Amino acid sequence: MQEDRIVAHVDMDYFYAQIEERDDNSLKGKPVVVCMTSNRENSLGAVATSNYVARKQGIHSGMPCVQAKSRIKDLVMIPVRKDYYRSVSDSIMSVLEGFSLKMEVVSIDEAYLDITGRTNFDEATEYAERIKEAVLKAENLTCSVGVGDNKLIAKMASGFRKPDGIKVVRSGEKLDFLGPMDVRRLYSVGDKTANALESLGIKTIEQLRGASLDSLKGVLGDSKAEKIVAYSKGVDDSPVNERERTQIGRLMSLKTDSDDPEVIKAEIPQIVESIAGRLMTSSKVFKTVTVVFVLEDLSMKTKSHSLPSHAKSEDIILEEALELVDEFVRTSELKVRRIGVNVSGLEGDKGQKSLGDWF
DNA sequence: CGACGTGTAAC
DNA sequence: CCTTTTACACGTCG
Repeated sequence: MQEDRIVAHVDMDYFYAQIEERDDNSLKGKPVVVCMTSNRENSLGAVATSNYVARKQGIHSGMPCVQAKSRIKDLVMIPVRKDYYRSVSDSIMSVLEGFSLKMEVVSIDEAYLDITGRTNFDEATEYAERIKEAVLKAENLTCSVGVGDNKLIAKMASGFRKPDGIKVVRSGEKLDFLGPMDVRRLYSVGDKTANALESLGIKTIEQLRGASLDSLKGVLGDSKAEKIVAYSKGVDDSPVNERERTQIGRLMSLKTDSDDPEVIKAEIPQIVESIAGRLMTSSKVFKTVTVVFVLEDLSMKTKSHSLPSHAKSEDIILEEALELVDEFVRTSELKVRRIGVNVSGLEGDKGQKSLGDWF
């Protein structure tokens, strides 16, 4: 069994809620949820993260805050402070950089570290311990660390002993580690895929491993089928890579559902402003502008337009977005619930003038 | 092939 | 009927 790579996955424990707990001792031991608040009239928004006290009482991410509150009488609800969490995250990521030259930041609270050459499987637990100590020392927050010979195993391992845990899975242990798990826990298996698998009588990862590839392809498509079968065997050759953003977007709820183009367009300038700001700080140029509509039935529609060449100006995003809203509203039957804008086809701004910059 | 639109998944 | 943001695969059209 080849243990030619060693990859660690570091996952912060209940990140937002843990930060709030850390900053306010009176929260310890109480059920806490951090809420994303929409600007809607009749909504308290949804749960972004909950601490483990709340989770034990059935609270989970995405749950409407009203529902969470009705379930737990003394629930502490805290509004998200995304910018603050981002700064904490930046600090943690710079700590992690000290443990690997090849790091992939997956999200605000998660990163892969290629630690090949930095440690070996016999000492991996101690190495993970050192990572956890460094994070604790720097930010007084706990995380969970998984180690394996690829990203998939590292990811599955970090989730195994959460919170505040370490799990090292050696190459020879991969199959036994994954086998008994519910397929739903396999990375890249969500609701739809799990239901499709269930229709084939597949419940565990071991069963997925033994299933006929052809029948899987029939239900999931070639690419997805091949991918999850490889995963079920613990196979994942994808490298740990720094990621570059390829799109930047923002979506927001309207105060009330509307089919009035002027009401919808009124939200666009501030959305575009925030995108342009992020585009600027990351010094990127874009090729395509997309407007996203979530309709009253919660279905999602998009309208996009690609420019003849890359651009970076806020005015172009605004102009394109407004035009796309008009186009959409002309043909839509349903009211709009949420509106968003997205720029994609991002590339580093090398500073050369592109035609669009002057308009 | 590039552009456009949808679906799925993870956070 | 519940939020936000990003990635990626895939189908279709010209």
